[in-house]
Amino acid sequence: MAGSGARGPRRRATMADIAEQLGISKAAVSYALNDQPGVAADTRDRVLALARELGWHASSSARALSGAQTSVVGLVLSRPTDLLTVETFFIRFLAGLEQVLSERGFSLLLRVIGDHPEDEISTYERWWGERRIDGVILMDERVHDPRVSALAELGLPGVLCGGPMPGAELPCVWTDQAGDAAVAVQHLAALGHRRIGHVCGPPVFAHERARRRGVRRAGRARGVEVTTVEAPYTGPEAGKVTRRMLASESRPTALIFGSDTMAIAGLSAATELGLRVPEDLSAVSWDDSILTTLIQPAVTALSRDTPGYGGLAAAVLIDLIEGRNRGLVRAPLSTLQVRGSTARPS
Amino acid sequence: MAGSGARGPRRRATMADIAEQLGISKAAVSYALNDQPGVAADTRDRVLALARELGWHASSSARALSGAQTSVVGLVLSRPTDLLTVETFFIRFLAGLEQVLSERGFSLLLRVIGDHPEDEISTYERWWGERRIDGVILMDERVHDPRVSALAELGLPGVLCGGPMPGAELPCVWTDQAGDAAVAVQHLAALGHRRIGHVCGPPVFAHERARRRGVRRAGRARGVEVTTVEAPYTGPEAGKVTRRMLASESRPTALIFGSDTMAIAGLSAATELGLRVPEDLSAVSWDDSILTTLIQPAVTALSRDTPGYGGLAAAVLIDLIEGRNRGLVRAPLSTLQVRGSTARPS
DNA sequence: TAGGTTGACTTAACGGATTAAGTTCTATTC
DNA sequence: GAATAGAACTTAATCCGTTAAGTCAACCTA
Repeated sequence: MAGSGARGPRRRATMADIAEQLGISKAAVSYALNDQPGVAADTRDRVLALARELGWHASSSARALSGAQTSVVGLVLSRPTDLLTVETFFIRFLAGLEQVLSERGFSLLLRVIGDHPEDEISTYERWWGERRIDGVILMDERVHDPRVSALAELGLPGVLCGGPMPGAELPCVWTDQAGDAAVAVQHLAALGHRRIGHVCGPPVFAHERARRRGVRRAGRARGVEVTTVEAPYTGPEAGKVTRRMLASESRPTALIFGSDTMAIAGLSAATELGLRVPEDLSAVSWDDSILTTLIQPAVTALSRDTPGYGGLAAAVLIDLIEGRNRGLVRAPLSTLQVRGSTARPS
Repeated sequence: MAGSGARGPRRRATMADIAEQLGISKAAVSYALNDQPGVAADTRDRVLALARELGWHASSSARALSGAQTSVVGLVLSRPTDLLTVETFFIRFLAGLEQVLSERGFSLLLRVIGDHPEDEISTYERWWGERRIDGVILMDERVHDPRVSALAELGLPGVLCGGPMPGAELPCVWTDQAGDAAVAVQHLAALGHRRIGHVCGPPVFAHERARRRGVRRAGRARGVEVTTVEAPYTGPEAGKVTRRMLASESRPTALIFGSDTMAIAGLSAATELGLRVPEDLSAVSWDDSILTTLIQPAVTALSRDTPGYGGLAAAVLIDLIEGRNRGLVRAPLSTLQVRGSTARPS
């Protein structure tokens, strides 16, 4: 499996080597290797055989230099590193993304920038300027997101995970946050909850705003009182906010958490306050992962095929790179995984 | 911040553009941009100013083609995707790795291959053949790891996270598993535990074997009886194995888990069996993350500055690429974070 | 049999940066 | 005033694959 033959490890073969060894021209070798007309069948076979024997691969630099695309897609993760730590969302997204990329012959260039979101745009500028990438995926849409116009100015193809962007030329993979909100609120309302708390992530993120609006609207539609609090995605902060919310006079009987990590931290805080889950407090997590099933009780969660979401983003980007702008694409729907953390209020 | 000026978004500037606009040769521009002698100071300044104005970046392809390195490092993650999901280790490792890479002007090319570990070597072959990368980082050392000889055969620089590799030419970032084992066992022994269970990850991984040996040896040295069981890294499997171990006649009073995820699943299983933690069962996790502090009680864990580990691997690799083989490098030591999950047996 | 077509190639230019090897011109030195 | 050194450039080759344009022989047709 691990490379055959005892060829020297030093110099990597080039097309010129193949051409010389077979006594033909570089061009003929190129035609043969790219399955283009202009070479006889047996010549083609001899070229292919020798190329295989020499372990030849086309230099991506030379290819890119003569006009071809690089077949590389860029991704910048720009949350503080201690959040990446917990947000298993990213790695699931990444896994799905990568699968589609590799299926379609693309590679992923990754940058993790901790606490300097302004580096994101300059990273794009550099990568694009250096002809390292063919396109990028924008995660974590912000409210007035400067990245959209930056891409337009650079002429750099990209997909936005978020949107919709009315009148923008870049395709969006859009998630129906309001629909998800309705499902979660409906579940709790049907169990008999009348006061729901929403522990929401930072409102700089467009999806958090959409979720907040969605939860409020869904609550209004079902006669449920909704209280929203915002917290950074970190566990300790989510715990603190939850504690405060549960200490209030008219405390909610159910909480919706913005992520699996927040849910776990929040439930931990609730337990410390002596509340039993689900008897005294129901909880829903807005993101599912194996985490939610690891703790006791397992957490009811909106589950969204995150790898599929990443894969879809990759597919939309590759289509764009290849000239097909798919516009607004809807991400796979979430489904509610009902588990032990939700029950009727006592 | 987001790109200034109203320059056209289409064509990206080249050195030839700069040369033409200033009426000098490409070579002079190159010398100016690379801070090499051969140009007057004011010419250099004008070149630099124009380059900045045009948003010029050196084409990485052209650079690489004329012999320079690509300044890209490759990493293949080859665990089943559902494991990546939980293993927050990877993303912390990645974050640290990336920080050092970007500080030193390198980028990361990432591939996630789910369940086909044999693709890893062929990915290296392709990346190296295509001149996309300067080196790779090998994670998850296996027992007779075919990747080591594959790299040697290709002449592809790489660091091994693991080792030591006696007589091998590739540098290793080595973790003292036996030392860590001794710390964990010592902690439990000092609390009075005499029967310890070790829920170990799959023994195809070299580090799991080293840990198993380390725990056994440390137990023997302190008169502690050690039982080892192996499980895949998945939560459900770890739970199952834990349950079986705790059901036995002479059940251990303390468990050491191979990862944070396994620890959480295991503790969940113990709670289901009616065991209280830490009164009836103490638990130590061999990997720390925010996860271990999110649950109740928080889990005592061997904590190892995973981002620092990733960063070290990156530094050793870049040094190798630049011609300095650092040989066997010791990874930062783990420290035991004592939390609520360990106490003296009742 | 001249003229045209096709197949199987070869030649040469190109892309963008690097760099060895010139070429000018100015300044210094004896 | 001639020789020499050095600064400030330019020229041209190189890296490797792609591709438009050209060559040459064989085969086909009216």
